[in-house]
Amino acid sequence: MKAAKSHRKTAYHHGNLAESLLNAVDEIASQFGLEAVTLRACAKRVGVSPSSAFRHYADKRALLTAFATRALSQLGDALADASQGAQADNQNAFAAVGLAYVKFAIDRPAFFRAMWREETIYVNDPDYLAAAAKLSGYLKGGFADTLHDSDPDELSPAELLAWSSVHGLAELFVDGPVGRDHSRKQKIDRAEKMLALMQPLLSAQASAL
Amino acid sequence: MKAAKSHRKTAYHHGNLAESLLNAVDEIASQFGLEAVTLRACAKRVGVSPSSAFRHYADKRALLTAFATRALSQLGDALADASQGAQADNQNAFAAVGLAYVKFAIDRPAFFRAMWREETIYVNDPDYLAAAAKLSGYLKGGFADTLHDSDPDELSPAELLAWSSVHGLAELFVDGPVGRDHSRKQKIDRAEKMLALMQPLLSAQASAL
DNA sequence: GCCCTATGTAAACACTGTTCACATATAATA
DNA sequence: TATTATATGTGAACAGTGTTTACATAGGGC
Repeated sequence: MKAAKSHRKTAYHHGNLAESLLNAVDEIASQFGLEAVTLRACAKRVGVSPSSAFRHYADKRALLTAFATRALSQLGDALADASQGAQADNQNAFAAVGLAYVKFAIDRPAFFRAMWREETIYVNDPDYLAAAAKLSGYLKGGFADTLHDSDPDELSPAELLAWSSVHGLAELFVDGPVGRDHSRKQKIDRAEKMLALMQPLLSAQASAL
Repeated sequence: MKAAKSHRKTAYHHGNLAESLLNAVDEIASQFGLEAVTLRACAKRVGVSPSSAFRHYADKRALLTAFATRALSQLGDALADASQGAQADNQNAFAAVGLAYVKFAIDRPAFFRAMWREETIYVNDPDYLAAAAKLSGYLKGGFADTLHDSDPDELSPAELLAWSSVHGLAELFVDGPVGRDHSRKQKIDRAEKMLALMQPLLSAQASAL
């Protein structure tokens, strides 16, 4: 007897294990880090047998891929919000988007790591690819004025510089030696300074088009 | 009977297991990726029992830390070479160093990943920290004219931008959606264009000091 | 009512990191 | 040289991992 697990969709055996497992990954990764995410731990947390996970995901890797996809789209949402919030001029929009990117990495390091781990996810999964393209579009939208999906390989040098610098700073904060004993505020401050420094370069490039 | 394992230092039982194990990590990571690196596989490759590894490394994590440290210093060497190779003016030096950084990531992705994985290494290991500081110094040397160790937290905004952008591009190539089916040449070309774009900004900043 | 398919389970498999009591080779000492 | 002490390697065991397989069961369609 599972006795109404407080899931609106009482439905089938569990309800929707697929998503519940994703939530379990979410929670475990948040609390104990990505390395602590284990199929059995996820199953136990959901209250289900380990083997049941394989009805919904071919692999642990497939589960992590789904999680990475979800994380990508969460980051995408954050960027979209930031972009809308600073809908004034394009320059501010880029700074806001870049800052949101770094903030996401600082606040949810396990998610940020999960997104970009080619060895532990299926990078050719269509959903994952779509989410990545969408993210690329958001980034482009940060300092251009389009907001559609975008092939990451069609970014201009300036766009690539923008993404690289923001992504690189995020990585250096999360897994690198930069700002290891800095407060959140201090990190954000450094990010803002770096972004400000790049600003003129990007707007110059934009107007040159 | 081990019968002269062709190790100059015939010495003790094995010779020097500690370093041989590092070489094993090196080979396995190069061939099959970082996720394939397993203590038992390393031991087997060296021709030794799994438990013997623990005489030299407290942990698998300690072994990976040593490997990351080695990788860091290899990257440092590559940057130093690049910097010396283009000893002309500072601007070229930065482009050369940045390009060497990206090339290293492209050519030895498993090494590059191993260096920056906070969850699987002991980031407070003194040797690891020293190697990171040395690397930071090399990067600084790329477009300043000093070449000493440097606390990563004392980089100026311009220096941080330089490192972030180069590091970010490397990460996007290695684990990100950028240039996934590009040739090495194409990737290097994109890197050069990005670096060129950043050049004026950095030299302006340098002369402003 | 019956079947069929989707979903969950228990038991087993090979593999992982790690420990521990034990063996042995070298270095130090007498 | 003989003896001890220490550094190094071993084999067997442990719990934990991802994964498979044969089996159970719940629900929808007939």
